[in-house]
Amino acid sequence: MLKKTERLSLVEQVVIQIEQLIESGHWQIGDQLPAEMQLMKEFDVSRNTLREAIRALVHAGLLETKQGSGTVVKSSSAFGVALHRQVEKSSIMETLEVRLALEREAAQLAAIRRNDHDLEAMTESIQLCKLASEKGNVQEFLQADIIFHKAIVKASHNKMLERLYEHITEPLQSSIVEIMVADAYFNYSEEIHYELLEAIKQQDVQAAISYVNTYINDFREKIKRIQED
Amino acid sequence: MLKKTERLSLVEQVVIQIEQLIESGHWQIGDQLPAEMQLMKEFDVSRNTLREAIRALVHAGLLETKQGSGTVVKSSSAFGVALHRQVEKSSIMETLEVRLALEREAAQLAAIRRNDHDLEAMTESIQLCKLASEKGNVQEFLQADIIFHKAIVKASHNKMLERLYEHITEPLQSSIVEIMVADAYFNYSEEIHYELLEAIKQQDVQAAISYVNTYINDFREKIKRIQED
DNA sequence: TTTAGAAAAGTTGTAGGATGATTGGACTTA
DNA sequence: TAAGTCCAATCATCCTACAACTTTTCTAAA
Repeated sequence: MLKKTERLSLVEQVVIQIEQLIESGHWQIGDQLPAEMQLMKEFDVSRNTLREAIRALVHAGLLETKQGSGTVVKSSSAFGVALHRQVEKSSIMETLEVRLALEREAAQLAAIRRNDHDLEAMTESIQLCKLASEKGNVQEFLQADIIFHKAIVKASHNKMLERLYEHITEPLQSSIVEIMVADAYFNYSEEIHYELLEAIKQQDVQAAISYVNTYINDFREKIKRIQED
Repeated sequence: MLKKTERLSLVEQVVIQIEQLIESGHWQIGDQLPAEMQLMKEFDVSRNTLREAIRALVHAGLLETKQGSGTVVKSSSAFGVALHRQVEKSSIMETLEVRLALEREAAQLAAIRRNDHDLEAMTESIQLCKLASEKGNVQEFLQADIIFHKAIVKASHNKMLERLYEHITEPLQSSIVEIMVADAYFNYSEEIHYELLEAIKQQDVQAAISYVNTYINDFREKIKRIQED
């Protein structure tokens, strides 16, 4: 069977090049792209071709154009943007349930696969939680809390799980911070973090799952109570 | 605070209209779109504007253009395409782990929230599995099996979970069918399906989770064994 | 000097035309 | 009937022109 030739269109070639320039960090988030006229010369294509490429990336959420001003990098992950939009169309409770599913799986896998480096990262992030808690800074605590949970997910050594968790948590967090700060409700029991860490360290799968359930259920109750007020 | 004006560009307006025409089913998958010249008149925009809109949707994976032939609808969900691409970049094992996470959560929620209609749908799909199994048709069995699991996910009454499961399972299935059929390995123990259904019927959360674990672990072992050959 | 406003320069948005490349079907011919 | 040719339809790319908007620069008045 012959492989199909399938020549890429000029537009698609330019799209790929721009995507790579963003992904590689050559153009970072917030950076302004060169003007159309210059990009035309650099890619050696006509204005139409260039504009079609840019428009595709604008719709994908990687770029943003403003008439008269220019084009800036808005995101580095099309998948992240797609997931972000999906989360925004869903309720907080729905998203929390999905997050619980991922977190439970992550804890289980982490208990099996974690290495020393993973344990170290988790320990460090718990310190950050404790610090923020002592200062009474809600926003900072939630941020440190996310870092702890991301460390667990990373310890699962499943890249897909990691990406899903990352991009589902990100938009969810902003809603949560909003609610939490507005309510000024805040109490932190650090035991749960230590116990979860210990379970993963001891490779006790059942205990790890159990602590995640406890943690998320507490969290859910908290959110529900606040939302009902 | 005044609300921001933010006029949508013509291109974005056309994009939205086309997206809605696809989502509403007015243009179905496989359908051919009218030619550029006609769409220009219908949307009352210039050729450039129309082409930029179409190009954005081509890159999103909703449309596909072929020079000399025309433009056809390729998918109805940009989110599905994005997830599809992500799954393709991951290994089967990674994807199976994510699927397990979603399935476990779904079974748990289904055990709590299932209604009579959900139970009926699940029962019907088990019949299909049994039928295909008796015929010894691997492909048909796997298809019916997917329907059963989708019924569980639907019974969780969490739309986001449903969408995620749908679009992760779809590309995964084709790989699985390929492996299974090539290997000609096939044995079906129908007990597990009935037991899982019964647990959900009786709203026994723990039992439901347990059966899902059993099911997926069996499945994983099977895949692993085949891949190692 | 400061500052408000006008002018200019730069950038993206939209329009329309022209030509090339590819495809699929109609037509022709053996 | 079947193979090959031709033609019309369609998308791909390029070009020029002008409109709309933003930022910077310049100007003139307080």
